[in-house]
Amino acid sequence: MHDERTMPEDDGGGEPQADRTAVEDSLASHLERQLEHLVLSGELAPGERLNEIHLAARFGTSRGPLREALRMLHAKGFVTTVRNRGMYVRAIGREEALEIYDVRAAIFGLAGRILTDKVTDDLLEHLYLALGEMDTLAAARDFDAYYRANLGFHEFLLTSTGNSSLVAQYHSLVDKLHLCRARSLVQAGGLSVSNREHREMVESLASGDKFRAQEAFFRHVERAKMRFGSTAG
Amino acid sequence: MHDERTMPEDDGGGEPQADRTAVEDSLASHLERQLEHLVLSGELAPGERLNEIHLAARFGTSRGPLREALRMLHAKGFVTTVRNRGMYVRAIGREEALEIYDVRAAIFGLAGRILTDKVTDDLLEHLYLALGEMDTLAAARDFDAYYRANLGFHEFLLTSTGNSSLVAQYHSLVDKLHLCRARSLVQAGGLSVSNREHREMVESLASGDKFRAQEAFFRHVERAKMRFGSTAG
DNA sequence: AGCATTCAAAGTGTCAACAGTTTTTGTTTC
DNA sequence: GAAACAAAAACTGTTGACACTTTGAATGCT
Repeated sequence: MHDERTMPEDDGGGEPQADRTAVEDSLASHLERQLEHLVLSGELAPGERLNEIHLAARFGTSRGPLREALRMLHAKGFVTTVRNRGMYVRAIGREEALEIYDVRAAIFGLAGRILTDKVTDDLLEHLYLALGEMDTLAAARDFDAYYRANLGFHEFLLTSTGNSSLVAQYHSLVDKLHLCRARSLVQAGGLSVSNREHREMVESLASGDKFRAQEAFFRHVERAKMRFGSTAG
Repeated sequence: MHDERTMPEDDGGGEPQADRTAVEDSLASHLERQLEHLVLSGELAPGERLNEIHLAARFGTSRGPLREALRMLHAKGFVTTVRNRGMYVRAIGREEALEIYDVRAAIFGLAGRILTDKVTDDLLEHLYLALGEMDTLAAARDFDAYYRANLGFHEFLLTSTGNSSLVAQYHSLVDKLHLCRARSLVQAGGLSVSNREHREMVESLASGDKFRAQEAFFRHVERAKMRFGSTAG
């Protein structure tokens, strides 16, 4: 019964246990990641009730570690708790989503501000290259590839700040926005529009004006907020 | 044995169970608050090992709820975990503290930016009143009262934005800074200095220039960061 | 039929015990 | 005396069981 953890019974097409080859991590942490993925992917929808017994059975564990995992998600703000009634996937409303967009904008703006003092030729070259690629993808209407490139572009900017707290906070906020039922896949809407904003961001970095950069980065997120607000209004 | 929760045995001068008259909350949540308080007050020092058995005995509960509480603190970033070895109070280093100051500055700057569009006569009057009080307290060298007034001043500014996500994020960051061993009680250092910065913040709000306000708020935290960095360097 | 009541089923909250790992202690050997 | 090894103590990881609460359905009454 213990060995089921490394080699769980596959009871006729079940899909628990993603890639648990290395048992370096505690079961609770593993479950947390699994659940977080299910929540963020929408497989567990916002507002949905989280039944401990069912989930424990689904992952082939007991309720103890599962509850610990749920507590972690609770602390992260992904689920809400009602005493003696259970936990529910957090459902973020329109107003709160707009609030989060603002905080995210501020943090992204900080990224721009920090980057201004860290700009190198290599960095700029990398960024201009990425802009070119994204233009190409946008022209080819390859939404999926553009989406990935866009993600990588932002990720590169964030990590280049060297501020890991900033990166973590930013990701946390982006994740929270996934808990909004009425979230719009905004990328499909403004494609080359978005890339024009990207270019303005890079150019403001190149200019060396940290206020301009901060504002460009800030507004990039604010415009995403407005696109969200108009579609989900 | 269940009743020990509402009426725990006081085994000769122990000090568990703060104010658990209303059992509205789950034991785990209650423990989390207790532990968080112990951590932030420094009674459980950064780096200290957290023994589940001892802690459970101290609070008069079993390890289950205690572990859930610790998991919440883990998710919040207050403790670190080493598999099969236990959990430790997170110890934040100088570099990470400086990073956090930057993020905090960005969020506080956002508060200033938002407030600019929400300024009313009542709000300004309240702020100028608070400035006057703090000047008085600073002149009287009443550090303790100034500290409290300062806290209330910032709290009022934050909540006046109406953005509860912003407030939550800000508090989370302030709390994390308490996990830095070498944190300086910076308030004692610059007293009227600090209040001069406060006045600049309020005046920038009154001016209606949101960029100026954002920058004033931002720099207020950045200067706190610099005071921290110079004393803890 | 409609509404209140009762009772069982389902689910969460908590605990005590067991399994496996890490740390400490005690002993032996050189 | 110091290093290597072995046994045990301490602790974490996980589980199954029990207590209490909520939910929902069946029953009885008007």
